[in-house]
Amino acid sequence: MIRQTIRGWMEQALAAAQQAGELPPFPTPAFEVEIPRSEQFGDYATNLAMVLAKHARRNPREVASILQRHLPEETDRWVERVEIAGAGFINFYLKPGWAGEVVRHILQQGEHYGEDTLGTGKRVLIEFVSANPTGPLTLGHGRNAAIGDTLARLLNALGYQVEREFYINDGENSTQIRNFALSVLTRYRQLLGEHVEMPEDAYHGEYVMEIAHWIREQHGDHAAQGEPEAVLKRFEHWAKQLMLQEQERDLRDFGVQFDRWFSEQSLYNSGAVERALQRLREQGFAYEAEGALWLRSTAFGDEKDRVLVRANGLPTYLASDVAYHLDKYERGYDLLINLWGADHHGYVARMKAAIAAMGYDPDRLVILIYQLVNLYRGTEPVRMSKRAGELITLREVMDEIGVDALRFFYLLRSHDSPLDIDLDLAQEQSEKNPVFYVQYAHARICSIERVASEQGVPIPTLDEANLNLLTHPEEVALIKRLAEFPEEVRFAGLQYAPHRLTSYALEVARAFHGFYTECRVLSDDTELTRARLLLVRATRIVIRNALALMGVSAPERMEPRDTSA
RNA sequence: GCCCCCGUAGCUCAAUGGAUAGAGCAGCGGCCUUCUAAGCCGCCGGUUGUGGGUUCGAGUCCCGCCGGGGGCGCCA
Repeated sequence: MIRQTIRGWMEQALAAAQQAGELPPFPTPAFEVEIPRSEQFGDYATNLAMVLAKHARRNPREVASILQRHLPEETDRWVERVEIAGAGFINFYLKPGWAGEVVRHILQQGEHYGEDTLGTGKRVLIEFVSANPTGPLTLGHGRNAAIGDTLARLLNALGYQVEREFYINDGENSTQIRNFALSVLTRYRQLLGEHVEMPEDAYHGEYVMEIAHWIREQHGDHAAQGEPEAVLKRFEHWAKQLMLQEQERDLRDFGVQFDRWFSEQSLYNSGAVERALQRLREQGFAYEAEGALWLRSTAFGDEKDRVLVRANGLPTYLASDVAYHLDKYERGYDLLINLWGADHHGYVARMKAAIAAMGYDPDRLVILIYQLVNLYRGTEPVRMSKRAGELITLREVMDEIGVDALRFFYLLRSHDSPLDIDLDLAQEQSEKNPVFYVQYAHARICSIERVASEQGVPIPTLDEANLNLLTHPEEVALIKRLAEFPEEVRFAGLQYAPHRLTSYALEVARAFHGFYTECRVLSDDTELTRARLLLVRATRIVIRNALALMGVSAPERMEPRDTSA
């Protein structure tokens, strides 16, 4: 909020300097307003003069002094002094009252503090998870869900109209689906005592057997009788439905709700796939060779052309995915976001090529690739047995460490960095566990407010407190952090970097714990107590809002561990 | 071989082309008659893999090399 104000002043100063003919006219370049690393450089600083120096072909410090002369008069209300330092930084030293203004602003904004309107009127579609209905959601899908959902919450906070969509890979003719159905059918027959071998590339997971059991309970012992292809279709339908329901339940329990579940098969049923292929043919980017239909993706930088329809007449996954994306583009979003696992990154070039081939702008689609997740207990890796087809499921980990801890851990690292989750650490109740560290800060604040209430000390209104009393270094440090929140939300959203939220929340918690140790809130000094109660309330709002963006709860109470035992 | 991601403190990772590269963990040393010690403070720790280049300024951008991971299917 202060950043924005200073940004505004700088833009005014530049315009004024240009008006006066002291700087050549050109549009305002991208520049930064930041909290300097060291306090000796003031409370805020901007690099505008250095950025301008390039365009104006002038010495940065000279440009800085021109800008300084043209700062608007309003500056005096907030700023103690302005200095030009280093290579051309303009440093602002704020008057003591600014800190109180920040607290006031946060309290007035409440749960809206951190929001922005920059995305107002723009529609975003974020497609994520999009798992095959051939098994339970895995640990990796959980990372996808956590990143995607948090990104959706972030963009929503920035004013975008966001839709969450899950693409169900339920194509009836897909090789995976058929393998899966055949695996279930085989297990079912084995249950009935038949000596049948599992097929090549079968799904070996324990859950396949469970589905077979379920089918036997629901549909009896004669479900596999009849014309073979019809039987397979029947099993496919049951198994798919079951898996889909389980995935939906897992996601709901994980705190993720989709606006739309989009079926791949529906694209075949409606003729959308055929239309998309037709469009590619018309544009001249689909051709027949070796009995198959190919996408000329090399025309758009892909390494090789890709098969759309196999020689056996069955379309590939790419064919329906092209139709799906055509549908998305026709729905007219301003921005499309896809979240894919690292194992799909090779697919990006052909997807974008297909979009370009159909005449749409591939840059409107942002594909985020996230890296693998590894699980540990302490330093011991938790191995998954690939041979047995058992992957670690989202459900298992969610049940073991809880939704809050898991979501927070998923967001701890940048999406393009591999992630290690330590199950022991995630459950540890200490400052080493980042999620507890943050939640504990919130609970501590609530505890202070409870004690205040018990002592008959009310939370004052803004008019009843003198916020200018908040001058202790720990108070100022905390308030600076709180003031950064809107900027953090904007950055995390626009850079598709939800992990920034965890870093930020940890910084606020650290600043609060530091304040807590040095500054007593409830004291004999009534005036100071009132001001600090408001500061603490503002901190609570920021922590709560930050956690809410991550889908993590902000508990009001975390009981102290019983140390007598 | 080609493509993508990564390489920063002993370990796990931050860092929007800006000032003296920051946290946590591990290690060492301190702090509870007071609102939750589930906390705080201090010390130790770096040639940002490497060689060039662009720039007033590079962990960040470009090129080469080395190392790790992933991908390279008429699977999804």
